[in-house]
Amino acid sequence: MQPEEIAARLQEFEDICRQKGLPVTTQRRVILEAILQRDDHPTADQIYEAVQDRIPQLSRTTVYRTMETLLELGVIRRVHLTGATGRFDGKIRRHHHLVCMHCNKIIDIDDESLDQLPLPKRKLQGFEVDDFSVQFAGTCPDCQKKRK
Amino acid sequence: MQPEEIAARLQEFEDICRQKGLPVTTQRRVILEAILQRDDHPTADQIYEAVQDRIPQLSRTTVYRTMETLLELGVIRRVHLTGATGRFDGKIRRHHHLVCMHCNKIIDIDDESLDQLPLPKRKLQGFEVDDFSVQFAGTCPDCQKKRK
DNA sequence: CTCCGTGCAAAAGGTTTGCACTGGT
DNA sequence: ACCAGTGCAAACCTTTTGCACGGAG
Repeated sequence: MQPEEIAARLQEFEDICRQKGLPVTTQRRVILEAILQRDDHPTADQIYEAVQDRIPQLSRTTVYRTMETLLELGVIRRVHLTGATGRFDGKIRRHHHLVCMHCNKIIDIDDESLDQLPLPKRKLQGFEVDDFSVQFAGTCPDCQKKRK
Repeated sequence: MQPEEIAARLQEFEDICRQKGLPVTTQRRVILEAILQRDDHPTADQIYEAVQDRIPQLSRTTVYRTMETLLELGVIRRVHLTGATGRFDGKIRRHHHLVCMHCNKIIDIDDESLDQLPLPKRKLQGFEVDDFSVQFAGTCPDCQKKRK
């Protein structure tokens, strides 16, 4: 990400915090900056390490907690919208998923028109692509009710 | 999944095992059957629990190991092709991912034509859909080399 | 009969929680 | 000054590993 874009995103973050009355702490700013500076989808632990040279006494706990905060603010995203644990699927033919961003429920979608999406190129950035799947992010009926 | 389809899949599994010289054990069959019977993308632990009433002495260890075996055989899939830990992303605008099935590396794809895919309906199975992302599964350049 | 798969127990990670203290508002 | 945020340590949960035994080929 470009330096200007990072600066803009940090600014946006501070604005949101002020607006919501959340303290803008050094830790939060440094952690967010560390995420914005990389594009390799780091884990909380990788962020912790990346931040060590700037604030050596910053704790893992804070990284984990800050991640949650940043997610709630919508400033970052979880890449794979599941919780922490690995999930398996007995369906091996192409299909797609509807994921609830609030409770992480996953529902299958079978939709032929989605399946037709052409594999763009045989090779994409050097990858050999075998298959694809579309993930829709949203709010499930149960969580819609709870929100009210 | 329909009972006939489950039976067919179990049969297919046994064929693959025989072909590869892998023992067809009761545990493997029961675990696979448990996965096929549900469509809620269970974790290894949920499978462990589901299987308790059929083989109470079956251990968690076996479930974890069997999952890996079934994945290698291509009989089941990992839903979100990452490893176990949660990953984060500083990019919040729509973009897509290329995931290596072997090392779980994740690379971003920015492709406007993919972004244009229309959100099928405002509501999909009662979900309020906010966004989507396409995941391509394949083999990254590094892992292609290693294979040879 | 041989070897791989399994079970148990223990280790290794990764993530969360409780409590006292610090720092932003 | 007040209260949310932080750090530390310990708890917790999930996953992996080492070793001896048992069952499938």
